[in-house]
Amino acid sequence: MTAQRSYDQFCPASRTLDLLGERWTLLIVRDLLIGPKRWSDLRASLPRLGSNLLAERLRALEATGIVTRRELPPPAARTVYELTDRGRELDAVVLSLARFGLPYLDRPTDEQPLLPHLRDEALRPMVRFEAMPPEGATIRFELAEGRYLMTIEPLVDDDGVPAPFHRRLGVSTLTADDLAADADAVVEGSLPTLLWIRQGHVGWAEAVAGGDLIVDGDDDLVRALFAPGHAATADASR
Amino acid sequence: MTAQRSYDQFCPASRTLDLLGERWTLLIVRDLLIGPKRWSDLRASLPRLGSNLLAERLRALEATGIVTRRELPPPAARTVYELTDRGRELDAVVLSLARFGLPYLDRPTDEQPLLPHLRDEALRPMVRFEAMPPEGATIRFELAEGRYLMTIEPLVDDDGVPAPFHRRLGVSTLTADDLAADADAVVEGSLPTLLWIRQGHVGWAEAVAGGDLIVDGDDDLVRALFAPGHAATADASR
DNA sequence: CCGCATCCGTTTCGATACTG
DNA sequence: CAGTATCGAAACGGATGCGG
Repeated sequence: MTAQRSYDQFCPASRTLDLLGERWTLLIVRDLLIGPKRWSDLRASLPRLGSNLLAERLRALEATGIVTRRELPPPAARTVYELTDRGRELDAVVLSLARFGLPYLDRPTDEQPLLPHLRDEALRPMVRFEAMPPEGATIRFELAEGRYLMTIEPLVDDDGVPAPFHRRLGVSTLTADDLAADADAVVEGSLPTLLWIRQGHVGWAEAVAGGDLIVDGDDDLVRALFAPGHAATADASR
Repeated sequence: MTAQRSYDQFCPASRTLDLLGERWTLLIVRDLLIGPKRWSDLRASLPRLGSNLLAERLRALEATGIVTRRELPPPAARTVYELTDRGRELDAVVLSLARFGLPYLDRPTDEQPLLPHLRDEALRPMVRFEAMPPEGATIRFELAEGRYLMTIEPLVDDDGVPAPFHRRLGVSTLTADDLAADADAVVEGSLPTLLWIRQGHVGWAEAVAGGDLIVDGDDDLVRALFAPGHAATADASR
C-alpha cells in the first residue's frame, strides 16, 4: 500500500516536504501547535478533511515521531494527540507560512468562519519582527474577539545569547484581570482592524480617527509592530 | 475546469498552502530562490517532475505574482523564470523547512544525487542561529564540494534595528582568491562531515582527529554554529 | 457519541508521446 | 529547446458502516 511518493532529493527542504507535504498535514500540525487535541477537536477545526484522511495523516505523523497519542484517565473522552518536542519545532515553519500568507488574506466569508482556535493565534503572524524592541515589551490587547497579552522577550538573554525572533514573541489569552497592570501599551480594537492596518488597506490615523482603534501608552511601538508592507520593505517609520 | 481545491479557512497559513501547497511548487520556489532559471534548468534540477506539471505550476505561480517570466535578448536561450519581490519573501519559508528536515537527512544514495545548486545552499540551513555572534562574523569554507564565504551580519544594524536571523546569514560561492583575507575562521572539510557533526552522528573532536575537519582561527565559533541538537535544546556549549 | 475502516466518484499526478 | 496533449495510476473527498 501507501507507495510513499517521495521527491527523492538530497535536500533538507524536500525531505521535510516528503514528511509533511501532503494535503492537510501541516494544518493538523498548525492546530496541534496550540495544544493537545482530541479527534473531535481536529474534526471540528478541519471540517473539510475526511475522517479517513485524518486517521491516515495522524498515523503518518506518529510514525515519523512528530505526534504522539496519549490516553487520558477514564474521566473525559479518551485519547488526545499532541506534538512531540520535535514536532513543536514546526512552529517556525507554520509561522513563516502564516507571515507569508498575510497579504493574501481578505475578509472572511460565511463559508470561512474565523475558527476560535485561530483567533488566538492571529496576532503572532502579524507583528513585524524588526520592530520588536531589543529590550522587550508587553502589550495588552482588548479586542472584540478576546483579551490577549503579547510578550516580547529581550533580544538577548541574560547570558548574552540572542534569541530567534519567533521565540521572542508570545501571545496568551487573558481571562482574569490579573497581569493587567504595567503593560507598555494597551490596544483596543478588533483583529480585522489590525489586519487591515498591517495589510496597508487602512491607515493608522484613519483607524484611530474612526474609533476602530484606541491605543494607550507607547503608541509608536504598536504602530511600528503593525506597520504595513512586507519585511523586505522595512521602511524605518519609527 | 480547475476546481481550485482550497482549504477555505480564514487563516494565513492555510492561505499560503492554498497558493503553493501543491506538489513540487515549493521546490520550484526553492530553486528560483538561488537565481533566475530557464525551463531546462528547472527540468534538470527537478528530474521527477513532469513537463506538463512544471508548466502548470509556473503558470500558477505567475498568476499569483510570485514568479515572473522574462524574455532575454536574442543571444542565449530565450526566457527565464525568476521570483518577484513577493516571491523572494519565501526565503524564510524554505529555510525553515530546510532547518526542520536536517535531522531527517541521511547520506545520499545513487538515486539522490547532490544536485549542484543544492550544494551551494547546503550550509545556510545548517547553522544554528542562536550561535551567530551579535557583532557578526565571516567564515571561509574550503570544502571538497567547493569554496564558500559565509557572512554573518551584525545582530543590529547601524540604526539599532535588529535583523531577522535569516537575513543576517549569507553564503556565497568563492571563485577567485579575492576576499580570502581576514576571515574569522577558515574551515576545511566536506559538506557530509559538517552535516554529520550537526546531526550529532560524529563528534567534533572525532572529526578533527580523523582529519575530516580542519579549522583555522576562531575554532569555538565554528563549533558553536554547527553544534548538534535542535534549536530548542540550546545547550550553551560555548 | 467517539474513533476509526471501507467503498467509490472525482481530482491530481506522473510518464510518455507529440509539436512549433 | 520549450512547451502541450493524452492517459493510466495514485491520492483525495464524501458518505456510509461499525465496534467500543
